[in-house]
Amino acid sequence: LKTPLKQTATSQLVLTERQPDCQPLTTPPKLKETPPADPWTPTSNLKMLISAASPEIRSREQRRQLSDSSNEVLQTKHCSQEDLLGDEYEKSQPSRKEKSLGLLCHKFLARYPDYPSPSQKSYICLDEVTEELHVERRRIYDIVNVLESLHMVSRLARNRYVWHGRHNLPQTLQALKKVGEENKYIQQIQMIKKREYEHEFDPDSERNEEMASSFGSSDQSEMSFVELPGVEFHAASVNGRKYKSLRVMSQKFVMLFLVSTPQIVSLEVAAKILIGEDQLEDLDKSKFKTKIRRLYDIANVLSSLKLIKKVHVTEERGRKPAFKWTGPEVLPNTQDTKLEATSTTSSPPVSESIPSKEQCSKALFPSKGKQNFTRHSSLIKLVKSIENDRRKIQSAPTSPVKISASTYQSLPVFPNTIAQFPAITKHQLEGQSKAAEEMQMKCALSSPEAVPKPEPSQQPGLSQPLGVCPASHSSMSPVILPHPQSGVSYAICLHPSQAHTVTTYSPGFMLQPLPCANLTGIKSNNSKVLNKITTEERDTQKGPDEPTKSLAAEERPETKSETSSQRCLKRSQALPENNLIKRHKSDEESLDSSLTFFPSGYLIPLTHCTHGNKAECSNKEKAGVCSLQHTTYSSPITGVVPMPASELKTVNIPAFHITPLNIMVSPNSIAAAPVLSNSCLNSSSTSSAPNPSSSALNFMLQHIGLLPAGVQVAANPVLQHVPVSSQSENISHSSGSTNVQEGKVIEFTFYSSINESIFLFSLQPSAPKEPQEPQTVTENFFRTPGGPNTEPSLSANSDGTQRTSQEALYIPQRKLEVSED
DNA sequence: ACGTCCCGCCAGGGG
DNA sequence: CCCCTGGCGGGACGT
Repeated sequence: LKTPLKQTATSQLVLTERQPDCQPLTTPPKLKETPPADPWTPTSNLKMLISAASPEIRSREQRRQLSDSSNEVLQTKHCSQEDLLGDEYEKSQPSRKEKSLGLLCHKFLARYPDYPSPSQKSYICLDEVTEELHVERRRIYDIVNVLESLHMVSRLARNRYVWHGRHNLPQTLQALKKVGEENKYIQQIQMIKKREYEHEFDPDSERNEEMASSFGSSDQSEMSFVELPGVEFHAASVNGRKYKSLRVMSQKFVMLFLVSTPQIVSLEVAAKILIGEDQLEDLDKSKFKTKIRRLYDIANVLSSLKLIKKVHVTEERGRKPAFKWTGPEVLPNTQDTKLEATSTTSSPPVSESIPSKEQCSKALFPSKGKQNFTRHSSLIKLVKSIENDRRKIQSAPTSPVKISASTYQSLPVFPNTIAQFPAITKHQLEGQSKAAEEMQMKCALSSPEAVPKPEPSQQPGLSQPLGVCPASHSSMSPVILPHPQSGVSYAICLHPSQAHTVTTYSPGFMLQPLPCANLTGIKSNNSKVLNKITTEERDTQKGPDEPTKSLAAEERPETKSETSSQRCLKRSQALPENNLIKRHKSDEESLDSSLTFFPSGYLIPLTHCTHGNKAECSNKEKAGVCSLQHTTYSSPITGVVPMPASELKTVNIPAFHITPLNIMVSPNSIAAAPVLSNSCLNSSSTSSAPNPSSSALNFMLQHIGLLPAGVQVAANPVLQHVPVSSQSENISHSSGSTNVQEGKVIEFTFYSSINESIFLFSLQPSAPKEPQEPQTVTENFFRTPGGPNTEPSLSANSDGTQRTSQEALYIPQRKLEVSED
């Protein structure tokens, strides 16, 4: 033992003198005394050591120490307490948690401003930090390393770092996302998932890993640290060697989030990917374990940064730890921000290797800038208002903003907002609307009363393919609400305004709802079959947590004026069938018709087909298509690719043609059909069962009144044999589940005997409530049709051709829940 | 029993 | 050569 000596020395002295029988070292059990955030005393180490002793000794020690040490009131207090209740004492001792890296990180971060004034750089002296925080140096390295990976700090020299705060975060994330895309993490994730399933099926086949591993190895980006222009890695020396593991790992970890559509990454998957990348998958158990351990470290600090949070993914196999991205939305921005990736290996700079979506976008929209906004009037307003703010901010006398490298044009003040706005254009145009969606949500937040009401005006957007319903499709997010009593989980799609976090989910089974149908209370009552879903969990709110703070304030009310979803609505409203809703209503016992509701979402399992991924876009000539096809909404985890917004406006499906109804179904889902049946057969339980999608869809349509009761549609040709006659065959029941609180939310559910899932639909009152963190989220899991032939080869495709191939064909198979901790 | 992850040994390498 | 860095994994703690 060397390093620790200097600190330990004194304590050891004290310790020994009082406690000869002290044992060597194991993880020192808790120590005494509540650790006030800051008031660490020089004796803290001593305390630690003491704590190693038995409780009695410890307490005795405590008392003694108390008497002679003029330490602090806290201790005194402590002791007195302890005199009374020995147990209580135990509790007050810092538990393991209180020494967690996460907490430490918090302390660390508390020392520096999130957005330090660019003028005055704050430096970090490890020695100081170490001392003040009373931690081993080693721990600080962990923190600093991941901060470094995010360019929140950069190393100057030994023992010395500069604090950048979150200024660079947007750029960093952007860069990471880009690299992540280039690394084809999506595919890798899918691959891993798939392998998992295959294992389930025949556990014997251990060796067919090579496939994946080979593909993994083909990945040329090994150990590269993504840098930003302004924040080069100093100490080239350090940079040059292997001492980057944690940093790189951290970056990659983040990349996984940014690239995934449900921005959830399980540790397991992350670890596998991180391992698989360098080593060709030597399924080394210990290595895996170690990786996981590291990931926990990283995750802890990322959590402290509020970039991610822990959740649990529950699937049939059990509960797996995972993390969910809670950081800022990342925009595939094109800003001329060039990133460079320095690599330790022989890999070339990643940045220029692949002309990605960026180029595609550029090609598509050569005139980057506001013009892009012209497509969406609401966006224009938004932009203007933002720009306004921006100007104000910049011209503010107090903020002579001047960023060193000048590489970053983004405003230091409200990076989030600003960062988002360029995104909107592209995102939207690319069929991604997350940003916009988020905006919407924020708006809703800032002014809850102002409810986006459907208003029948004419739709300019109709003529414009991309502008029509940008956000709507993604606005439906499935959430699973575990039902305490029944043990069943319910899937629910929430309106974005209801659940911010879920909005990023792009359900594999998606159906374009009528976003803002103005319904009057709808309720069904066969509640016997279905348990009523209580959404009590909603109240486990995160409260004033994240989004509210700076965001709401900056948002402009105008934005909400015309949401794309409303437009969609208009279309749908124009349809005669629409009043079927009312008919339906009469069928069911009406309830509380005074309230105005709009469907918050539907959840319908539709099969989807993954089409070309970003990676496939690598070819320049495909640029245009590429951006349209961008699969931002694809779920790497599930392998599902919801349709891009560009496809939303029309429904042109052979077997399922309901265009006028504004039901949006990805054309791709049809392509999936053939294979679908295949996988159906392969799959265990659902083998001969008809595809739930169509029946579910039918049900839904009818239920909602989009489809005449008698009519049935088949979601896909292959499944047409599905008993159309009575939906009850597959969809056993629907029921109205009452809504709990304040009767403001009406939910109804239906049960699909096919996949044994219960879907819950809810109609939310117009006035959006405070967005709630969903407890759980469902997501379909898809399995590829087994067989080596159908095995999607993720590696190939060098030609950059669009591959709307089998790899996309999955079958909804299982449920996955993500739950908060 | 398992998920988390603290703790600190010790190898590398910079100064 | 000292000591900063940081990979790494045992095993403690929490549930």
